[in-house]
Amino acid sequence: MKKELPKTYDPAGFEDRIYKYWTDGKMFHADASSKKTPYTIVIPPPNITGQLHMGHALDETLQDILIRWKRMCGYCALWLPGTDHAAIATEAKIVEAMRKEGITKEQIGREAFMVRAWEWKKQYGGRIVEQLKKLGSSCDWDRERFTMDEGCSKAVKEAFVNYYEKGLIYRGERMVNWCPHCKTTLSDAEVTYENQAGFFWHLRYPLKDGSGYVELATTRPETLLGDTAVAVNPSDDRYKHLIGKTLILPLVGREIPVVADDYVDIEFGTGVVKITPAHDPNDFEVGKRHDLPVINVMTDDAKIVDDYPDYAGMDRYEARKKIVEDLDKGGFLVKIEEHAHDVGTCYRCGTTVEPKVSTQWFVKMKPLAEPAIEAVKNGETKFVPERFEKIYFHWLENIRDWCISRQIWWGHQIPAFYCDDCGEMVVTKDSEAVCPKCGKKMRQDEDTLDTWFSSALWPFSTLGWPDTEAEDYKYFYPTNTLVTGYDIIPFWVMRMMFSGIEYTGQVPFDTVLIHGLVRDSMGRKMSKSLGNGIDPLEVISQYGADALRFMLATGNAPGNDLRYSEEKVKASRNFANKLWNASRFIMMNLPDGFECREPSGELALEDKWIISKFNTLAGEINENLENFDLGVAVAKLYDFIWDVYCDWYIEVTKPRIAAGGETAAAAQNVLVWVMKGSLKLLHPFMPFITEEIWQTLVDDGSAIMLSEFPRFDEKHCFADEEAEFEKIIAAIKGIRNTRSGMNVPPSVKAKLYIETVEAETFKAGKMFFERLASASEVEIADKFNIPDSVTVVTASARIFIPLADIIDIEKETARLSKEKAAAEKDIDFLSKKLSNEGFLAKAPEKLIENEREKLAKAREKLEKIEKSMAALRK
RNA sequence: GGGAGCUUAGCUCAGCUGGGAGAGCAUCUGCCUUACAAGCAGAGGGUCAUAGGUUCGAGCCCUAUAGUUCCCACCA
Repeated sequence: MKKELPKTYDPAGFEDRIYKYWTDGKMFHADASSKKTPYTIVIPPPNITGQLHMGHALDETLQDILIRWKRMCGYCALWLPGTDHAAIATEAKIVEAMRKEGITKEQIGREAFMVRAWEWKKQYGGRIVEQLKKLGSSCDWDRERFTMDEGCSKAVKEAFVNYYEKGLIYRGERMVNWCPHCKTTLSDAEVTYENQAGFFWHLRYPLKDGSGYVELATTRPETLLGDTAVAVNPSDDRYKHLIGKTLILPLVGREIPVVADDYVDIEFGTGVVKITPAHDPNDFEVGKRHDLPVINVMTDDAKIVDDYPDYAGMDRYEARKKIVEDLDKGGFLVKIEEHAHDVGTCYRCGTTVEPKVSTQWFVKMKPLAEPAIEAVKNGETKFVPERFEKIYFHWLENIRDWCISRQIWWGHQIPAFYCDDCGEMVVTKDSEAVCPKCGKKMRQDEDTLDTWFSSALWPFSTLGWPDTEAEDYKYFYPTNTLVTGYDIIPFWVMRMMFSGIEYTGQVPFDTVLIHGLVRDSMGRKMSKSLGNGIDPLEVISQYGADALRFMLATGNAPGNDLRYSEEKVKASRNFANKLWNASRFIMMNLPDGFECREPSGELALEDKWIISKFNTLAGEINENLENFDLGVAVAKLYDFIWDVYCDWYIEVTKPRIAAGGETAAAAQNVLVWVMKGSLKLLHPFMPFITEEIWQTLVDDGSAIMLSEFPRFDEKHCFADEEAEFEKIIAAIKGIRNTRSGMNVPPSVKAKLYIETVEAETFKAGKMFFERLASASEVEIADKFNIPDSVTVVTASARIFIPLADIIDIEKETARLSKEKAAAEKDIDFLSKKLSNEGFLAKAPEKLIENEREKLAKAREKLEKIEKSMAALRK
């Protein structure tokens, strides 16, 4: 029975089946006891709450391409999957779900909340994992991890305690970013600044001695309640006399001093700044310098505190309105100007961040940043493309201490314990602690850690660290390639770098491959609020995962954003379809019991041509992948499979297959051999279709995903034959071109007289002219004289086509003139180049030789054209 | 205020260490040539943003300019 593929390419019909075939066969599993060289990628763990979006699809596709390629190259390839607990994002979702039930987390308490959260994780956490599988991701699912699983939690404690003991983690009262909606602190990286239209309220604060007013401007009048000074620049002559005087704070009546501080910009605004140490990072610093009181006027959800009865309980914006009104009534408002300025917002919920003074845990960054900078400077880790190193350096060079405590419950609880009696604090890996001073049971810090604290350890915590003797850790660490978007560099890449260096003494990966964002067809960022997001799963169900993957890998250079468009997916699907049908064609002609052998012995010219082309391709694909030029590799595969293999080689084998016998068998062997190689080269990009075809075509129980990736092989180089066959292609193209120009349909056959000195070459290609150039008969000689014919001129031949009935002398003359002009232009260009002394002196020898050959060919061609024109005139 | 990217065919984008400008889609012209109309064979279409510079030679390297996008930054 002949093996057959279904007539139409229907990815939905086999992708799931193929994926099951791989996982049933444990083919993604990496064996740590292997003698092979390891190649490791850890997945950027998607949020447990998340749904697969195009950004993931791109990220996973790139990783899967690399992992599959390396696996086929003989490495022990581990792609370690997992998910992130996404502290704030997840907690927000759970709280929201509870709100719909009418309960708050405070009502049920911490323990009950955590039970709910884990249940929630169990219910939704698997969703994104299943979605990753739809893409074809060849992750080692036996090693799937979660940032809050036992091993990762152990690593977190170990890291925290270690940092603490080294003095790299400390607890202190600082100005932090506070999200009033999420009710937690945020790190600097988690604050996004956006330009908002706002106002400049010009106010005047009266002097206590009644001698007048000081005018100042503010964008946040509501913080006036917490003002504890007004500052001017010490060298500002306008205000020198005010320094040291006392003002009466409007509405509040508090007496506040005028202080001098260089922070004040003389040029900006009125040159006078109100100082609110509790609600502005700069004011906090000024406050410290002048020993000013810090008066907090807002609650955790940004409402005015009870100390100000007129505004107590009001939201900050409500209070702003009321305060401005009251200021106006009291005659303190001078004017209102429009003023756009940057406002910090929470990157999770978009709420305007409130600067707030609070006691938190911090990681001291300077000592950690230095070796991390050094490791990239000296090339231990490199970024692809290189320019992203600048972002990395910029962050690390300007970094401030990292606030790691969060006022939420879902996460790693900080391993610090307090004694309520004596105030003693202990930091320990133990889950309980007893006060070393008074022997009482201690209370654990309520806060949890920034979600990125655990992700920072991901490349080694997932491999067994802190157990440095763990088999996986010893074998797979450090990992090789980290693939992520440029937006994640400050959050994650940077933190993995300094954590890795600090704890393992090694950089966690040697290469960071950066990709861009997937945008919509109009170039906008895909977002929920715009509703322009495309669901990858829908695309997969309509066009197949292979088409989506191929589209994401095509026409994109590392680090660049990429626009999604359905047309591109369709083009990719069409390519898959092309491959499908080409495979069908090969198989339908295969004799029973066919076995593909390595091509050797007597090979036809065209066989050597395709083998040689394929060989070159294999070399280039490896090179491109080595350099992370996935987009270039994928384009070459597309061109080779479609334009070279399908459009030429398959067509050229048809007459041989029709002829049957030995020539057919030889052709079929090469057809299959090159197809098998092409499928392998394509497999990392389009895993499903290549495996499906392989299973049908090869059918020996092997999996293409475990086959050996083709590489360049000297014995498959046939440069001369390649060049010779290209001459036949050029002739066929010339004939087609000419016929098409005269609107001769393929059904009109004509005899061909090929005038050439390379008779052997053209004889070898004789039957192709019949098949591919509508020839009824072909004659080859070194000289012909065929009147009333059209002539096609190539560098190696002059072909007469007697098309007496349809020849239009005028048209043909025009066509030849055009060709003549083109040839003359070539000659002109080349001879100028070759008479340029500078060129001859400095250009590489090989290039000059090349140009000389080109010139000679162009001259031959011109001569032939002129002959043809002369013949036509008769 | 710093920094980075981008500007190439009508559209979306490639173009590796500098050697006569490419693809897909769209357009136009022929074709059901028994793997594929999700296809085949052709065609048209570009002063590679602008101005200088380096070089025998520049889409690619350097400088400036313009437009555009993004990142960072405490100007109240």
